[in-house]
Amino acid sequence: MGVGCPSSSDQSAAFPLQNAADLLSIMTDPLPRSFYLRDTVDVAVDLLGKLIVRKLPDGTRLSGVIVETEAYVTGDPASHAFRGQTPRNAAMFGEGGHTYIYISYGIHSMLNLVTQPAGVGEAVLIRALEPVDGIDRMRELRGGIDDRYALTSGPGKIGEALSLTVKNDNGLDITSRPSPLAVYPAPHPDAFEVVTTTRIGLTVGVDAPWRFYIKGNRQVSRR
DNA sequence: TGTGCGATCCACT
DNA sequence: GTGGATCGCACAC
Repeated sequence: MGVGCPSSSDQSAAFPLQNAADLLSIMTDPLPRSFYLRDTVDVAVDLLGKLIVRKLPDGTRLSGVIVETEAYVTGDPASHAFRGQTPRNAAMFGEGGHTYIYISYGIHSMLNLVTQPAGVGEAVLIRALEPVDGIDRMRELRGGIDDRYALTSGPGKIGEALSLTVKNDNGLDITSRPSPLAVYPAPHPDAFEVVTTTRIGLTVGVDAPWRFYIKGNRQVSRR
């Protein structure tokens, strides 16, 4: 499969944010802390369509639109916070507006955005992005794969494509502009439809409808 | 100190 | 559709 230009009839690549001019027009300020100090399910839904901007140490800017999320709340047996605070999940109990990154299956770095005030222990897992800036660099980081739609169509892939590690990126404040990772408002917040469904990749808590994605987006991960 | 497993991905059948 | 990779953490002993 090639790297061809999406045609206007290709609905799978229909997210409207497609060029640097669009990007620059919304580079105002990151979403404020108050955005994250709310109900976690509301934050998970409202994060859809928002832009994650990643600055690499060499100055390269990577970005992508959030197209799939999952909410992890207090009392959820699938949540890392379910058994209380430990050194591993401490960042999840931090104040909303920070990252919580952990290693899954020994190899994948998973990106979560912490919600609620400090001490609560809730977060939103970012499961899929639609790449916007730095696509060539993301390809390199993902081992040179050609398929654009496989770059960031899963939580482990996002960690690799954005070069996120527990050591360097856990507990980052994502509400400040100088941060290596920040989330910006969407330019066209009403240009998509949100689908609500059950979460995937779990062994417990499988029936809770806490997974959200943008309808029709090809980046959304599969069971 | 030891052991089992997981909010996954990919190659292979 | 299935199984291997791979390792930090939680929990048992």
